[in-house]
Amino acid sequence: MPETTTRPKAKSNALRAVDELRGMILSGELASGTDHLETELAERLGLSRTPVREAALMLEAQGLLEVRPRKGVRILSLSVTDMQEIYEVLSELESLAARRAAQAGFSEEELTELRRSTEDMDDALKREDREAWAEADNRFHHELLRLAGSSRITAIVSMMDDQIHRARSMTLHMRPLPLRSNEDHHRLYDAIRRGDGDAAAMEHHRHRKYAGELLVDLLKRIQISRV
Amino acid sequence: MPETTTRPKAKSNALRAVDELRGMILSGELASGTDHLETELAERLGLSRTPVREAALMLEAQGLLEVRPRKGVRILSLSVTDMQEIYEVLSELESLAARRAAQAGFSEEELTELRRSTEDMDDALKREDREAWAEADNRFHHELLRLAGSSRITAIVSMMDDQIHRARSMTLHMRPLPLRSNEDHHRLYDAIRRGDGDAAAMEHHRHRKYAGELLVDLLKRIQISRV
DNA sequence: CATCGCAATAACGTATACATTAAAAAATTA
DNA sequence: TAATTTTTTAATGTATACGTTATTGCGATG
Repeated sequence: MPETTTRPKAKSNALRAVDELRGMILSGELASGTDHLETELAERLGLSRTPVREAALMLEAQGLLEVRPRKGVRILSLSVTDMQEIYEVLSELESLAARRAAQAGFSEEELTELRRSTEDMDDALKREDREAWAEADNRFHHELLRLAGSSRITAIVSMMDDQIHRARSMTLHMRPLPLRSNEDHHRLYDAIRRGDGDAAAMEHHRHRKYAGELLVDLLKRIQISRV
Repeated sequence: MPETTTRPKAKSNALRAVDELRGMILSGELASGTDHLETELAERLGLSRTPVREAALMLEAQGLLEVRPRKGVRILSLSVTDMQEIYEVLSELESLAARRAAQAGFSEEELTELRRSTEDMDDALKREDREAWAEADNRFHHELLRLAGSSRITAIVSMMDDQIHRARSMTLHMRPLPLRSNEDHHRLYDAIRRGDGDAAAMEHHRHRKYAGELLVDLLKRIQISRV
């Protein structure tokens, strides 16, 4: 059952507007910090204000934009401090997810997708194909969440992933090749396979902490205070 | 500057509807599991469907209800598993908050409110006044979040607090007197005062873990599978 | 008697109209 | 000229109207 990233009922225009606007924000087509009147967005999407307004409310709840009474919706930009906050939360919740996945005691077979994505990351690394690496990395983290089986963790992490999406893709080509990251994933996979929750949580926590510090340093260095 | 629990701009009817509906859900006036047509709620609040619809969307994002296309909004009920998930996340994020508060190195004076609320809890405990105890306990946890200074943590924790509000108030009089809880708060306060982040995080984690297990046990025992 | 199909109902999703009101522009005055 | 008041503008928040469509009940048919 294929599914975008949201809900099965891809029906109403309001939900379509959510997807479209979300895509425009993540791609940078709607730049962070910019303001957009409801009327403008409605025209752009070929809809009336009503569904656009509803979409804006949902995206506001997801932290991608802010509805400001006479100024239109403002696409939110994140300061370095915001990034740090987000990475802190991500570290905690994803390592909780790792612990849960480990404690669930999955068989090797059930961990196939997790293993495959680590292998794909290795391959991509050899070819120095950063896009492919990022894609496999995403798959790994998504699969980890799925295995953890906590809808709360999944929801919160997805939200925050969206928020830092732009910062990550902006810096993808500036970062050193993620050698260490791949090692991390291997160790994490091992911990989960042998059912060691503490180790899994610790590995992942370190992993995210390091990645977060790297990203924050990079953002500071390249003088992009807000993305 | 008094403020309810949400935003300063207590202006629009849609936001007022959010507050009203939220109150009705938390108080049980809108029972969990029940369905309510948009028209019904609009009439009840003396508004048109538009602001009520918007309010419903916001509350859906907060996880208090679910908008179901022809069945009206359904007030969500939480299973025991849901509770466990929520307490897990709460444990992680609040102990992160405790760590941050400790590491921020606040002076005794800045910790006044935190200390006062622990004292109030002690007083209430002596009088066996559970309502007063719960109120002071709330103050303590709110203050902890404020001191942590992370808008993300605050937002997520508040959301989840709302979700389990009913379960907590239902069981308030069934739980043993929270002797241990008060000790926990004292130890947590001490850890924060001396700036020991690790200890603060650990204390709080244990505190929430224990409270969560107690609540879940109680809910199981009294056969209330969904609240 | 059961099942299927169809019509009636009503709830929703969306468009649109309108009153309100903040913000911007213009005009007046010191 | 600068400051202040008035006027104008326009974006919002809300109500309402309407078309669409899921659902329900009834009747027809086997």
